[in-house]
Amino acid sequence: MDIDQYVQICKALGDRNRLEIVTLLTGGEQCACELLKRFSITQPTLSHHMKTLTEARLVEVRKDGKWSYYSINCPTLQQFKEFVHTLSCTKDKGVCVCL
Amino acid sequence: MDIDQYVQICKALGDRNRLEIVTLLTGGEQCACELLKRFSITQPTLSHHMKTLTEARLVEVRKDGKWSYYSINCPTLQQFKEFVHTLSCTKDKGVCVCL
DNA sequence: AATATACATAGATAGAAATCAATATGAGAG
DNA sequence: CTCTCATATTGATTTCTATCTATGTATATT
Repeated sequence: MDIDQYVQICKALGDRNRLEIVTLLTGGEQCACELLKRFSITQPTLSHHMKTLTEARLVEVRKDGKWSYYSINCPTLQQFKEFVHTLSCTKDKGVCVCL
Repeated sequence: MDIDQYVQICKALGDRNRLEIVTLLTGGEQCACELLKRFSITQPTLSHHMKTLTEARLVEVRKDGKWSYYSINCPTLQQFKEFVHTLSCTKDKGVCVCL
């Protein structure tokens, strides 16, 4: 996965509603109408958020009849978690050599 | 740390330049003028990005003479990593009970 | 076939964000 | 004290985003 996809994922998670949706989905699949009950947003707004999340490949859809079931995209989440895990924190001081 | 701070961190990381800055800083402290060399942005834009990152508490500043040294804020990064780590991926199917 | 439900898309709008040029601030160097 | 370099701030502009209402589409029920 390249850096732009990580950027896209972070952007998708950088919204209060979407981050809550994702944490909800970690508890298992949920259909759109169930999600809608939990947020103070309209149905089209939820639909838009879900599109953002699926385009970032962080979330998957399964259609069954008139329902859309959303769930976490495991491989993507896994890769993202590994990426974040690689971010370390070395504390040695730098030396500035600007002109 | 509450969810809004995680949102703020994700938002801060949801920009190509800032994500690259953060990955650069994982290699150790860097002064602003050094960072500036590596990106195709102007100095005010870099300054603005660094403000975004420090306001999200993901990055710290150390001032020394006329230089500003930026580095990763370890405790915040640690907490964020732990938060991301808790995001799991259960694959059991949901049942829709909407009306 | 007609109606209701679940969801998506289109279009509009208001607010946020990324960027730049210009300017201000502040800390050495001479 | 003045000049220069490093950085921050201001103000403007342009692009993106979150949200809504209105409408479309597909599935299921009667």
